Parts: sequence; C-alpha cells; structure tokens
Amino acid sequence: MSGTNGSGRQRRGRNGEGVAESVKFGPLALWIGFNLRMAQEAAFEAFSRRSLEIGESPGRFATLTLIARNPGISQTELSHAAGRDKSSLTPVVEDLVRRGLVERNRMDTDRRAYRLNLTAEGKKTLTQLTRCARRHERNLDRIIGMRDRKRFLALLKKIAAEIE
Amino acid sequence: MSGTNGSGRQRRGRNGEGVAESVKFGPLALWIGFNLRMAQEAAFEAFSRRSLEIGESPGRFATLTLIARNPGISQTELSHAAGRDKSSLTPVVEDLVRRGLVERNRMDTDRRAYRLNLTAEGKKTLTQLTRCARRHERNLDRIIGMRDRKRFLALLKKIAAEIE
DNA sequence: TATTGTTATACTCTATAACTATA
DNA sequence: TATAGTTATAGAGTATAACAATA
Repeated sequence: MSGTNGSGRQRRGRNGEGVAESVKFGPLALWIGFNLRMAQEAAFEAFSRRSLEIGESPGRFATLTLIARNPGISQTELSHAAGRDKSSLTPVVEDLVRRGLVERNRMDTDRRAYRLNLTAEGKKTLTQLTRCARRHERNLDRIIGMRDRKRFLALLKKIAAEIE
Repeated sequence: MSGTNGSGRQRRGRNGEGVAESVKFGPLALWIGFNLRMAQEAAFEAFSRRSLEIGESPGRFATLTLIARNPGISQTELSHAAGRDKSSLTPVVEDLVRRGLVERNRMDTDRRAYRLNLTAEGKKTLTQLTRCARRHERNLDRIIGMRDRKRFLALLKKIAAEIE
C-alpha cells in the first residue's frame, strides 16, 4: 500500500518528449532503476485516478484485499504483509473502521490483539475497487502485450525478491 | 526524484515467503500494477541504502543528473523534467546550493529566472552517486539477465508513455 | 496580463520511541 | 520481559494558492 502519495500528481515528463525544449536525461534514460520508477509512478497515478472516481484512496485497495484474503488477521501481521511498521497502520485501520468497512474484535486467545475482518460494506467497496483495478490491469496488459506479460511479471517478482 | 520517500524503510513482505504465517496475497500476486510497485519499492530502497552510505539522499541523484546534463537549466524547466511542481523544487535546490553542490545565476535575458549549474563539488558528488547507481544497475542487470534486459526496459518506457 | 521563483500552508505516508495493557 | 496496538512526534516529499519581481 502506498509509498508514493495519493494526491493529485501532475503529468510527469517522460523521456523528454513533450517537455519544454527537450531536456536531456542523459544516462538515466538507459537505466532500469529510473525507468522502473517512472513506470510505477505513472501506473500508480492512473490507478489513483480510477480509485478517486469511486471516492477511495488507492492505498486502501491492498489493505482491504489483504484483510479479505486473510480474515481475522491481526494488525501486526497485516503490517508485516504490507511491509510497513505497525504504527503506520493505526490511522489506516482506524479510518476503515470509522467508515464501517472493517470490523475489529479482540482475540479471545490474546486480549492484546485484534482480529480484522471486512464488513458487508467493506466487501462492497472492495468489489468496486477490484473492478477499478481490473480495468487498470487490462490497460497494462494491453500496453505490455500478452506475449511478454508472463515474463515481465516474473521479472518484477524476481527484482522484489532478489534485490540487494 | 522521489515519489516513494527516502527514509529507512524496513524489509517488506514479498509474496508471503518469510512473512509470519504465510499471509495470502490473493489476486494481488498476479497483477502487474501491484508487482510493479513492489519491485520499484524494493529497488528504490536498495539504491537508497547505497546513497545513504555516501551521505546523500537518493532523490538528489536525478536532480543533479538533470542539472549536469542540462547546464543552465531554469528551476521551472527542471521541475517539468522531474514531473514536479516548481514549488516542490525550491527546498531541494536551496539545499543543494546551501551545500555548495549547485550554483544559481540570474539570467541576463530574463532577470526572473536562474541558471542552475553544478559546482566542482557538485560534480564530485554526482560522480560518487553515479558510482552507486552503476553498482545498483549491475545488480538489477544480474537479476534481469541480459537476454531480457532490452525488452524489459522497453516495456517500462512503454508503460510510462502510454498509460491512460 | 503572464511567468519565475518563493512563501505559507497543508496533506499523505511513513518511521521511531515511549506508552498501555496485556502476556 | 516481550508483544499488540496507540500516541506523540517528526520528517520527506509533494501540492495549491497567493505573492513580489520582472516580462
């Protein structure tokens, strides 16, 4: 979830085309790291726009999905899955509970922890967000092409798993 | 520059492996958008660590490179190239000037604007950062493999250029 | 009037550290 | 002592709007 913010970013200047007076990107243009970032930012922004159309922040999508797929997950487990500190999740969960999308129940076995679950409302919202995400994915699939999709996805996973 | 922040992120939970009790990622695991993000965050974090070793924030790299490659560029042009609002660049440039990496000179032709250039010190710092970036790139190249590199890079550019 | 860069302000996402209430 | 979650606080990066100087 998140990382890059969620507010309205303006269109960014890809490789010089369209940008005032053809700015030179030098070696940046050839580097995986730089282009990975540009691609991610552009994609995130596009998804962000779609989410905002249904009044949701894009960052909520991953959180809701993780709760939906792991009913009764604790906040600490959730924070590990999302790769964030538990304290970062407090306001997020609080917001979801306040808006009636997620319910929290103390565990019987460990009264310190909560079980998180989606409410009916939360499931409805997740369905809508999933629809957004699917349209977004179709768009990405179209750009990548089905011939390369599998390989491309595998490489993204490989980077996340093996970097450093 | 930036997008995702630059401070010390903890290790994120890739696809469930290593994460407490195998959290299920559901459809997320199959989606380009999600994996693009995970890959970018992991890669950025790795580069961030390398930059921090030489006492620089990772975000400065793109800024310094853009100035180096476009000597005398104005702040507004720079902000367009970086895809950020001009006001976002004020504190960045200010920091670079304060630390003696960048010099600013009023343009003769337009007394409102500044020409930005690297100082000798700035060039030295950029050289160091470039060295970090190259090591980082070699790491990414190793992960991706030279057979797929070109195609992978092309697809990243295509996403940035064509998304929505 | 329009543009360059600054200032004031605010927002999002994130982290660390200290705290509480349990365990 | 250790862990789950909260609170307090901070920081990076970004944006919008209003402004002064200049065009």
